Amino acid sequence: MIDVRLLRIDPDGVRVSLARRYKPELLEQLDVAIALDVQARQISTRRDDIRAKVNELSKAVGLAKRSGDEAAAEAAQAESRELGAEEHALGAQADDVQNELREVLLRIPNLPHPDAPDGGGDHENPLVKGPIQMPESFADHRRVPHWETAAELGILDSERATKIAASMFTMQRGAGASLARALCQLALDRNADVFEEVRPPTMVSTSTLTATGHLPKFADDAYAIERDDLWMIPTAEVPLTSMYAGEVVDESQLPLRLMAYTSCYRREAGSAGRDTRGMLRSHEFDKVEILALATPEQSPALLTELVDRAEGTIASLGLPYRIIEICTGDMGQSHHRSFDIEVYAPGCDAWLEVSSISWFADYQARRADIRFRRAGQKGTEIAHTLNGSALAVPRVWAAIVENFREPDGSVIIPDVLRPYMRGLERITA
RNA sequence: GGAACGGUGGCAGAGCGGACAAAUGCAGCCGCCUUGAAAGCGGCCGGCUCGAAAGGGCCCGGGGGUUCGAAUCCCUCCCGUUCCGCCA
Repeated sequence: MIDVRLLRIDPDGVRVSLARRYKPELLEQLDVAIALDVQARQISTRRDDIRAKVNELSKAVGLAKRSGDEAAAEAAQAESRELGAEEHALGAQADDVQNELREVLLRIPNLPHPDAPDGGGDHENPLVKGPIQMPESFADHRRVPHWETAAELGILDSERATKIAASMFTMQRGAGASLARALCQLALDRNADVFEEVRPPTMVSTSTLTATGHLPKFADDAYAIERDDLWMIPTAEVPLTSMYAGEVVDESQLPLRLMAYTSCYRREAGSAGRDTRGMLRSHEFDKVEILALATPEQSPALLTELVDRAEGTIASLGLPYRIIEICTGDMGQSHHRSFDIEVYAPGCDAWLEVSSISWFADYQARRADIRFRRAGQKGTEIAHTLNGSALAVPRVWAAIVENFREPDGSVIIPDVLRPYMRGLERITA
């Protein structure tokens, strides 16, 4: 959520900033929010005045009764009773307007960082690094889609996954399953030096899914367990961000670095029929997420740190990759600034997004009510959150199968993964 | 799922219709003492919100109600602990 106070202090600044997202309807919503805020304050000021009077009268009743002046007490009671009705009505009105304002505010996206590149869509995302480890050319034996190679090697069984669950679910078998797990262990081990490993719930409450910005606007993208009022997480970002919801942490504890290996569940509501083959898009996949809770001052360096961490893992696998920055028109709702790491998959001839690293400023923390206290200072401040995928399994899995395919159809396992795969060097049929 | 007891400030914990933003202790901050520290002593010490300020309002798990007045009484939901049941 953006800060309502910003709407009052600098509405034009907010307008200009939001305009960079290239969604004209946002500016209309903004005007609605500003109007509601004015209205809400007017009503609650009036209600507060009446309440003050009621409080005063109530005190007078107490005093009068104690001094035995029944007549005065009754007069004050009568007056207070009348005011009470008015206060009640105004209170209800104020609540309504405030709820309405909150509903609108929850759907207004974050303001882009001034340095975030301007652009109307993903075609305008600038390249900031790479390609790295990109060969001059790819031999024909590497131009085979991973689902074909995987079928020959018997390491992917999408038919049975569909039978067991539904379409767009995948199942890895044998060395394919080991490879998926090895990738997670690699990512965890590479970040365990400073990130605390967490095994969070993968089903969360409505308020938890709201804190990260996934609700209310993107309810269709998440799996709901309506009977128990729970949601399946689309990413470990969701539970990790809310770990400190409603808490005030000490500045000395920041930055807090957390990581988690979880399954992620996505309905992929808008993508039916897209990427139905192989491992490019799936309703359930594994991912290692890294996340930081920080002060505003710490945030920029942490953003770089998270990008470096994600990049380092991809580089260690020897995959060709590049880094792009997400432009204002393509950024997610909660994002303040955002980078993607893409791996090249020669078989599909596509750049696959394998990691997304984002800085949310105080947008999520305000929703989650995560604050910190500066040493020796009064009051609290909203914290900053940042997170990124340390490694998302399916697309990296696919990229490995395509990039490291040998002429004989086998797949070479990257060195760094072998210790996690019982020393396996090559997947053969 | 059933029963009992609970949910109060950063933490612990009193209060159970009016003078309560809330005792007390711990932690924290400032000062005195001290070569320095500890102990001791004195003082300060919750959050949110409206307002230029003065000042006002809200917050004792959430919501609703009773009352002139609710942390305190009633209803309801949520969460926790213990016991029983069930279960990996």
